[in-house]
Amino acid sequence: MLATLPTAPGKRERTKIENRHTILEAARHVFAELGYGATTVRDIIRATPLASGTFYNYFKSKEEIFQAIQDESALRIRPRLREERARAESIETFISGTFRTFFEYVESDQHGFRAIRRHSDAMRVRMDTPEMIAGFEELRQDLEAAIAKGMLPPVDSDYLMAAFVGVAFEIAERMLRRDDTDPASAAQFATALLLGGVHNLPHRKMNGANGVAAEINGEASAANSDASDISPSA
Amino acid sequence: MLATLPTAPGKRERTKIENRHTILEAARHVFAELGYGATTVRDIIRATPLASGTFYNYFKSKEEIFQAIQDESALRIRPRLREERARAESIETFISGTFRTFFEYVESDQHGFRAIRRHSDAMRVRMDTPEMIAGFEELRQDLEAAIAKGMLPPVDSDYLMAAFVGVAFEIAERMLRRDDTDPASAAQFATALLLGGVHNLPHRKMNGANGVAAEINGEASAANSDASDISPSA
DNA sequence: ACAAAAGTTGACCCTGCGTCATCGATGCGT
DNA sequence: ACGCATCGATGACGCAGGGTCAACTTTTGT
Repeated sequence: MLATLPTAPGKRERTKIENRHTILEAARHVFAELGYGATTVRDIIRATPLASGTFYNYFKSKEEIFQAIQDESALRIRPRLREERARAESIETFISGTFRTFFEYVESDQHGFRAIRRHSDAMRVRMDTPEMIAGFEELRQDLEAAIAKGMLPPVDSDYLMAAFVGVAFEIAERMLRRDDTDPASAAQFATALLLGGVHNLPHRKMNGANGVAAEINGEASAANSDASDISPSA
Repeated sequence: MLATLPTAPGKRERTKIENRHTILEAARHVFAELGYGATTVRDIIRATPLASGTFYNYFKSKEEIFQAIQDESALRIRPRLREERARAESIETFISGTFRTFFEYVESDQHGFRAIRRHSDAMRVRMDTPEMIAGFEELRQDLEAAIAKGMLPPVDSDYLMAAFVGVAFEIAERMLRRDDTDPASAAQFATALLLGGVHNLPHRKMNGANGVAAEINGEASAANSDASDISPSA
């Protein structure tokens, strides 16, 4: 049929996209409502005009659809973080850009972020999806690049990445609990902390500067035992 | 009967303690084996010579027994952390004592700690049990006390506590993944980071020094915008 | 020795999970 | 325009786990 536009993908494909979207949207609502732990696949299906079997044509399990949602978030924020860090010309802008971007995103995505931590007020679920893990790894690589550029002393980038992640997620949580969520001051706090700390870190034993393809399990580096005695600006 | 020793609590009470212990032990094993997400209450019961109904005489749900296990851990480590910090005469010993104690505990309790993060290699469950939350709060109070003593500048103790927690848990995770788990170097790293960072933090607007009974939702404090420009020992 | 109290047992019902035979709709060739 | 082949939606079904409870066993107190 010549009448169909070049971008007419056929009914089959269109409903497939639509169904997937419907299910994801329903899942987002249900997770936000009940929290991860309490929602059942059936709850999601019920929030949908579709049959139970259809759900399983799109996702294998509750875990998988949750992962898909998380992945979407990760994919939305990762390029922004990368760009921010690529632009950075000092370690300060590197750090502050990372945190500012992250906390602003968290604020804008409160719903998704809160859904994660609503079990019974005490349980927190964090899924390190492939996309999130890739984001962590990107951070590690960017840290290595900063080291190579001399912006950052040669420290344990794996632990430093872990510290970034831990501080970011934990402070984000507190930030959302406060009456007036303020990403700017959260970012300022986290930035000051890491920026100050980063110059105080023990240096690792020297080896190749290029860490891009390095294994994750690096050297723990116990060098410079005097490093922890430095009390800058005390 | 006079024959029973003064410490003989009666059969009933003894089997109750024993059953509770049996169930907890079974749960520990099963959680370690399957991870939190995959284990069912039935799995735990099966790992026990008891009947299903009995389980529910002791715990309401999988969540509750998990919480009980976590609480035990928290109760074991909290006094050590408190004591370590009470002894501290400088902010450095405050921080290093906290991290050393924590990472050493994590190493000794690897089983329990790993159980938490074994879903499908991607999911992590953290339950902030009452005892853990109390532990966090103790840290916050100890930070406030350090501020009051002048050991620490007047910073946002809520965010700082969050940073401690995030760094501790996240680095602990990485630490356990490494071939040679080394709590000392993990502690050294975390200590150096926070010690350096703490002096760089924005100061909060002045108010009462005694924060022990203060509400958690404090002021975010955006003071000292120049603070983040300090690059100590750069 | 006996009865009341406490606690254990496992069968039972219910709900959710994931599958699969069936069926309706779409795409395609003629 | 028609019919056939393919694709995917459907929901009933078997199965497993959750939590309960009436019946039963063991302990305790008298």
